[in-house]
Amino acid sequence: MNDEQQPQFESAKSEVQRKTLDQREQMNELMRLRHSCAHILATAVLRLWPDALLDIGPPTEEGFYYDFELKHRFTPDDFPKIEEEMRKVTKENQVFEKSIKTREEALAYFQGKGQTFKVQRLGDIPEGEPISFFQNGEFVDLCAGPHVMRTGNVKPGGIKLLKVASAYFRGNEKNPQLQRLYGTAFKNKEELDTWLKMQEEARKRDHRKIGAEMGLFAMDAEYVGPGLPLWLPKGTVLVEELERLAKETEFQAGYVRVKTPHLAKEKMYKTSGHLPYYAESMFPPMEMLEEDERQKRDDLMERRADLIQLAEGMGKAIAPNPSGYTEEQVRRDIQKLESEITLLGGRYYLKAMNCPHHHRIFAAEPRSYRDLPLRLAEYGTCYRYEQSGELFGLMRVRSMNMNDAHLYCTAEQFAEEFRAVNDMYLKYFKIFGLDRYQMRFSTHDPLRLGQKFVNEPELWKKTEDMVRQVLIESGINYVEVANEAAFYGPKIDVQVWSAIGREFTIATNQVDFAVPARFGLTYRDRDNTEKTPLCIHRAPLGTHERFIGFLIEHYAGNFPLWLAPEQVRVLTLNDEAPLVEYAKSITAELRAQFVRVEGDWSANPVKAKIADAETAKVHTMLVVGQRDLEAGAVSVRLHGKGNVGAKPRAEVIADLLASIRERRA
RNA sequence: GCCCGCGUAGCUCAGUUGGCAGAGCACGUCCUUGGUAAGGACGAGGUCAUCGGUUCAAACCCGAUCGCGGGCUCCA
Repeated sequence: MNDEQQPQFESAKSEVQRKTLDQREQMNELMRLRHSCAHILATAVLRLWPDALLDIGPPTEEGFYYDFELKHRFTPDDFPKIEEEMRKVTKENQVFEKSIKTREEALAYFQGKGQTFKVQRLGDIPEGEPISFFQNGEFVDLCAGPHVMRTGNVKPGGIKLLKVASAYFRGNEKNPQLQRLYGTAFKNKEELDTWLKMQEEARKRDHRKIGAEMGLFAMDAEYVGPGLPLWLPKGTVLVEELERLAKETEFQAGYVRVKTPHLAKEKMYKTSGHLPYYAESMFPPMEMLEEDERQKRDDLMERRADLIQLAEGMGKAIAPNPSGYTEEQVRRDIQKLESEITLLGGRYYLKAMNCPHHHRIFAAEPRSYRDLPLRLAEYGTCYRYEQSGELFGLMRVRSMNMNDAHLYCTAEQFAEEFRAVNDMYLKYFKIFGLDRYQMRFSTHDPLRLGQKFVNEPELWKKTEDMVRQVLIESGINYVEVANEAAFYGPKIDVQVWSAIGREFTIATNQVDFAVPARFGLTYRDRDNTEKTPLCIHRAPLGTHERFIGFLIEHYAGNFPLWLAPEQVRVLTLNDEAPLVEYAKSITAELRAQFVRVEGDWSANPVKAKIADAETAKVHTMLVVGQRDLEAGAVSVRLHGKGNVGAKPRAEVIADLLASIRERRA
């Protein structure tokens, strides 16, 4: 999964697409409000710091921002001052007035003000599109709108500045960094307060915080390394329960499991095409050769490179080669050199994806159409050298366990297989109570075949049509995005929303009709010819790291019984022998049924023991005292829900086992 | 990788102008025998991220490095 290559000819990183005029028309009320707030922010900043240079200020999902270049470094201490100035602007109730200028007028205006970023932005506006300006009070901005009518439409209590950060001009790391002021705005103070509360809740649910509190995972940057999480015993329970779920689900869907090493030789990633384009994201290779052998290999590599160049020249040359060295001979010599290099071996890479290993498993035995579809599944551990600034708790790490599988199938089988994969996603969503999700269907751009996308126009069309049809027939909520496919085929990114409404990209599902061919994978078809299979890469649970990070927030650490690290704790009222014996027998019975149960029969007050268990987010507490002992009962208390009363011991145990077995929410 | 901010006990954080290293929680020992969210006493726990500099004296000032956080870029 996600072994997407960096596109070969994509040098400039694209920034957020300019909105079309149609899209602007459709901007809703809240977006207009926020966009207007960006202008109000710029108005206020210019009043306080007249020498600020402006870039742009769009609305966002969460609010709005404006980018500035300014000697003064904004800090949160500036916020009250800026907010007050913004409130003044709203009270002045300035009209947002639109005007059209010619390109020359606009250019002269910004050059006159020394607003160099604006001058560059002017160049982004396509010829023929009107160059519109909006003015409120003394502030004039290049802007396509739309806005609210007057600054007074923005309620002063509904605005809040949130943070200051830095951002590259046009999102390109080669450009200067600007100071970005983030803010948000709502119709009124009540809506703002609701949103702020939600943010507060999200902070409380931060998986790094809960992960540390519950003892799920630890980061040890000093000894292990940044981005390399250690799973503690309680977190490992989550890992293994998810693995069990995936293994059962995949077994039922006809997958077979494989296991592959964590590294492979350089040749593997040359063949797959990941080197050199993906090399930056991989850990540097392990060099196995001694000094003299290394020299020998480098010489061979150099000779090979020369020959490749020669061969390319011969391919194009019109005149015959005077030396009599034919292209065929050159190619044979290149192959000879390559096998010598391979023989020397030398470099190993930690795997950044599992597909090449799975491809070699496909290649390990002769395959017939009768063997297809072949569904190879593995919880594969991959390593990616993510840039240090990208690391983020469990959400972005350098070592990861993927719920990976590769499905090899014929073109005829493709739609059915793809549908089954989608059904599996839906099944998982149900188990985890994810009622809000969306699939992003990324397709190719015919204009960039042979560049960003492999040059197989018919296969693109065919697979995209099949994928689209499956999505429509399954009634799945999806959006289609052009020009974002992987280089080897269309893909689907799965976005889910947590219980508190935060969006996560959790998984991808990709079609691959290119890489199997690079590995020379074939099967013998009914008509006795060799054919290349299609491959579906899929990982419905993504990586353990990210998925568990998501679940921690989704459940706020209050996992359903089947997932809970500590499912049950038996608490005694005192430490007298008969009571402790009773509690121990309950614990032993549950443990025999593989329930994760602990006992607390210390002499501490029961209130304190309950507080301990609640803090540890134990799912079910069984409190036993003399009364329960005599009745053969237990008093059940559920985490966060309180005492639910005494019930017969056998009934309680049966309920627990059923809830776990059925993976109840 | 880049910009900005931050590194004090396992955790959350105090620490005045540079002048003896602190609290709560957690942990250990002892006491407490109690019915649904916190009983008490005592104890242990530190190279103030690391390295270097300034100073009679550095947690505090300066520099570098490492790490973490907020963003950008990238992405499962």
